[in-house]
Amino acid sequence: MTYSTVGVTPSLSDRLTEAILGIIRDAGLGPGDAIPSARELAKRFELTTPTIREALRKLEATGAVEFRHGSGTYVGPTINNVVLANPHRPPITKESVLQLIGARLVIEPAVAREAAVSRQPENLERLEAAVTNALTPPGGPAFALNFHVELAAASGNPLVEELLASLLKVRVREQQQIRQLYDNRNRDHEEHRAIVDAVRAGDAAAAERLTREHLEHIQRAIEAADFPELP
Amino acid sequence: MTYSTVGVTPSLSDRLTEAILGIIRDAGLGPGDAIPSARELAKRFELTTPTIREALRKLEATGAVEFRHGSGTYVGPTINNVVLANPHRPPITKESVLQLIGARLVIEPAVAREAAVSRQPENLERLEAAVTNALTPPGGPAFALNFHVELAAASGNPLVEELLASLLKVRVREQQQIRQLYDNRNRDHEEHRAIVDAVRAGDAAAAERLTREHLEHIQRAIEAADFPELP
DNA sequence: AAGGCTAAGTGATTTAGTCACTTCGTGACT
DNA sequence: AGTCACGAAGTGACTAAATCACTTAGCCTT
Repeated sequence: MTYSTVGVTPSLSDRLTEAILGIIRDAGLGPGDAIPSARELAKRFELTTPTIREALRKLEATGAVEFRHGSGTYVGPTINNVVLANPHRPPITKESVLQLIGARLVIEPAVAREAAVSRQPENLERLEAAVTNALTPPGGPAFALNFHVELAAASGNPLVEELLASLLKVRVREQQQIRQLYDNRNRDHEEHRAIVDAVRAGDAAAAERLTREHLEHIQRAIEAADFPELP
Repeated sequence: MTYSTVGVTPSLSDRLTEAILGIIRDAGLGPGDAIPSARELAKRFELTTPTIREALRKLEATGAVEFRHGSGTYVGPTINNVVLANPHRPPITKESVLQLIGARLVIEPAVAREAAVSRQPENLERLEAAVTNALTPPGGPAFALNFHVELAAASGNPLVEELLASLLKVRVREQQQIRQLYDNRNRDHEEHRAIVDAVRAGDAAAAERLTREHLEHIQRAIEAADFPELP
């Protein structure tokens, strides 16, 4: 048996999450907007607050809502996501990091190719911004990662972007560590630069090849590095 | 501002989910195993059951645990996942389904190529089983989808498999509907067959091309179909 | 006008208890 | 001996009514 919950009446909690999402959508709320308070929802559904809170916690786990103590509950950033980074990720091992790079090696070259084919002006601009900002990160150390997400965005398919963003998000801490072990920002930047140029030129084959090589460089650096444990 | 929870002390609920996951991992529990009861956990953490339940609900939302009323709480199937299908997915539109196919068109050909390169005997066997079982599905209508997941598994990278499985899982209902509108099982099967043969032969280029064409066929069928709303 | 203080609103958690469901063993019946 | 009904124990599901902690905004003081 795979799932015991097949054809079974969904739990109250399940129905409640759906109902709350219904309220959000019917009211046309987007990320950042406030939703009714737990007490208000409790009244509306004729339930008690702990029950409401359970449902809200489920929504919180997937980023659909966000609690702000003393302030209220708000629509989260990933409410419209199709796929998510697991917030309860297993501990990090060298193997898991290599697995991540392996997956990216399968997917990202094809994504770069698609970006070179698509070549939408707006996306190219964002890509350009990502590659130039990389050397002077304004938003912290994780900002440089955005290049790869922007590359995915440049494919023109939001779902592909979402997929890459999720893939990179789960391993932010590893990526930061990789960056410490293998801090070759100049080469990184050069390679990013070359990829962007290929995309701009619409040279799909080059974009694909350069992305593959770029990831292979990172892969080799990780394989060579000894990997201390994280806290 | 993107996240208000940066550098802030994580909430009790957050720490609790981590602690519970710690218990699961320390005890070496896997999917299907029972975890301590909510009352037991409440005693252990010196908290009350609603608080514990909130944490468990968060874990439930990501498939890390599963409630079974009257029986207990068990480790869920996706506890070790890196990336997840959003259980609170937005409503379906024709556009969203086309977006999904678009993303698959970017990714899956590259995955098929990788499978043809990897060619591990065990994976080939599972792939074979998936393609032969497709015509006589023993596990319901969604079973035929497994071909594409198995193809991803054949790439040799579990994360790639996870990614594809998540991608297909969010749209199970759409896929079922597609299957109703475009029930061309014979052609489907033939095309699957051809892809498997290419993978078996180690012909990466053919595997890639055939997978792309297969998805393009589906894409065209969806574009042509008018898309009724779901309940 | 500026700044500190208070009060209302909200989330966070507690406490105590009831109801519903599952499991499994006991014991009666066949 | 085998089978079935039953019931007790354990568990999740939910209620009820509070209290504590935090944020915000408006008022009041200066």
